[in-house]
Amino acid sequence: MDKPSPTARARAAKRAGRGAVTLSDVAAAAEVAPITVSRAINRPESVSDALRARIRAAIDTLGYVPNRMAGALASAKTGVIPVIVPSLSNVVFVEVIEGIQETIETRGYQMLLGSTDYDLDREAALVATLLGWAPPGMLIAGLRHLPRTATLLRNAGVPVVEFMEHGARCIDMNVGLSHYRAGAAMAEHLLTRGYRRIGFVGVRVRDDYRACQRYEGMHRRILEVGGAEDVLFDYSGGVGQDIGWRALGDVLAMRPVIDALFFANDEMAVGAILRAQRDGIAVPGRIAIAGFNGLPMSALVTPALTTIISPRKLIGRRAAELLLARIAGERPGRRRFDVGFRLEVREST
Amino acid sequence: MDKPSPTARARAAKRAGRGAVTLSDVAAAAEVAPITVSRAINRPESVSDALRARIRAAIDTLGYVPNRMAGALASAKTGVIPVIVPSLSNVVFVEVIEGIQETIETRGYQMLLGSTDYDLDREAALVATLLGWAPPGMLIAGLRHLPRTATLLRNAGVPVVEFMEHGARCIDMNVGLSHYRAGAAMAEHLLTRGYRRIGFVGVRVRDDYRACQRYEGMHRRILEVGGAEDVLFDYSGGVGQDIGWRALGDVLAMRPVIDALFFANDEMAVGAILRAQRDGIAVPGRIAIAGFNGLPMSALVTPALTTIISPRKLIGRRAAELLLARIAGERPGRRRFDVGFRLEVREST
DNA sequence: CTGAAAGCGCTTACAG
DNA sequence: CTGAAAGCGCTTACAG
Repeated sequence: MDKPSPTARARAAKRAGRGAVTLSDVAAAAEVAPITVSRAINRPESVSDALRARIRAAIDTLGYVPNRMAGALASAKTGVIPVIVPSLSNVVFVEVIEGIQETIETRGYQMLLGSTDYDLDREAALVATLLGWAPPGMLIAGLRHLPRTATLLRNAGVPVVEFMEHGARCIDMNVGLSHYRAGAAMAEHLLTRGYRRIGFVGVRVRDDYRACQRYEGMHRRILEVGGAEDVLFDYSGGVGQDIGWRALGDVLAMRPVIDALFFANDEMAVGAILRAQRDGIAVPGRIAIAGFNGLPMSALVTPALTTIISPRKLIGRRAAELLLARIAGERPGRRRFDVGFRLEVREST
Repeated sequence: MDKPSPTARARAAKRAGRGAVTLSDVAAAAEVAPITVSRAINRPESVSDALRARIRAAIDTLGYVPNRMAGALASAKTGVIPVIVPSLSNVVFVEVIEGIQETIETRGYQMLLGSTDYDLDREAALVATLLGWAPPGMLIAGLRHLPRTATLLRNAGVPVVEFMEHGARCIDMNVGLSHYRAGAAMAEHLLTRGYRRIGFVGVRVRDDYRACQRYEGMHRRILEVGGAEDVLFDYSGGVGQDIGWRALGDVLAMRPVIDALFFANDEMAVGAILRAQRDGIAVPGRIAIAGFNGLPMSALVTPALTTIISPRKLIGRRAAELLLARIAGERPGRRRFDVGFRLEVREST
């Protein structure tokens, strides 16, 4: 079956230059017209049993692999959906991506993944490039893009889902949660618990729009309530746990008055807890620690981490479903979905 | 610049059906032949300044995005390199992918990502599909594939790099480390430290070939040295820290004689350490714990985790470089690279 | 430096 | 159920 004849192998060996086995080769071998081979592959029921068998045999013997590029060009159907995220190092995006992958794959689509590294210029370039594959739709993280990116996307004339955060204005469709409200909810919780000097710790918060919104939500809530204040600690380098580890040390040494820290994500928060364990600092006695995302790890550290759980897989799945529906020509009633979040109060606050 | 005329917009709006702005549209607008537009885009220096400017203007006005499919079909050059990994949930693969991404991107290639979920049948299907994009080369994790997968890959006639583990036999090229030797190194260390009943904890070890090799390396070394024994704990569900957390409890309850645990990865090992903290179990006093991979987190837990550091980014970069060199027609002297590993002895053993 | 012709490997309509 | 013709949007030679 998988053993092409020497000749076929020689042919196949030249693939990607010219000389790969083509539809016509199969047609010649099976003594039918090329279009019949095409049908036998794409709509087998439209071909007689006899021919279908002969064609299948020829395909196997020659080791024929259809050229999707040619197919896509001729039919104007790509089967590849671009997904653009700011980063792959962040588990959160990976989980969303998995949700997307699961969903589109069962419908026969392939994912073309691009990462912008939180750089809006790179994002614009990526969008332009990926649009060049004439995709049936596009999935892109976030609601904030350069004007030229938005223009490209709008003019592409294909459905677009912006996922991750929920907001009032989107290019086409939107699935996510309100990071502003999530920040406010955490502020509410910390204030209720009696904390009054609250630090927000992030990395490159200026670039990380969603973290920025969480900070603003928190900030606003603290102002509203009064009698408390916040500080923003914006680190410029490093990742995850290391930042949290460093941040706890910095804060205790330089801003000892601070009594609670809300980290931009669970990884940092866990880093801070690990540091506290190592140095024998009481959490939440001396200082409270909270995170964001609800990673499994957050429940396992001691003290268990108070955090906000975001439904990441759900975001991915729903974004993909919405897009596929529109690709299929449906007109979903709603184009914006708030998937919500859940404040999970544990031991660290 | 980014503001196409109403007409152009209407045209563009139909993209992905028929009716997108094409090379010919641009050519007509600029009053040149299509081929000149093609040159102005691909080899700008081969076109006079005057024409180049006119063409640029037309491109901007119309909002032209070249159809890469057509380009690829005509030139037999794809610019998309498929990368196949068993999982995206595992940070380790993500880091390798980042190394690949960084490398191929600067050379103008795009990554087409596929995940097999450790299923060899899915892998075969994925390889077939991705080969349909007539890629210039292929990157695939692991050395173990179904015969039909290997045949497809061999017959594709394009360079292939199998990355992750290093082994004697590969389809074409190989970059990775010897997991067998890594397992042996950890066994050596544990034995030297005086541990005699050693457990190896993994998830679906049968499917995770590399974890399996680490176990075998450990097992062999233990047999060679004598006077010690090992047990394999193979969990079937769950992920990362949760498994580690559960495993520690299970082992202490059911196999109290065990004095050291070597986990298939750092996440599980950290989960076990977190459990030990929570339950007040002395590590390494009561039981030693070791991991694999060298994730940042492993250095931050208390006690700090003994682990084996694998150079993941390096694997990605080198695999990509090797592939690109071959795509460029070079004949690298070596086709197999052992990137090695480093045993990092810390507090937990 | 610029262009007319042919073709990449498929599929869409249109016939029979 | 099967096929001959035309075309998808580009690029590769080959001319001038």
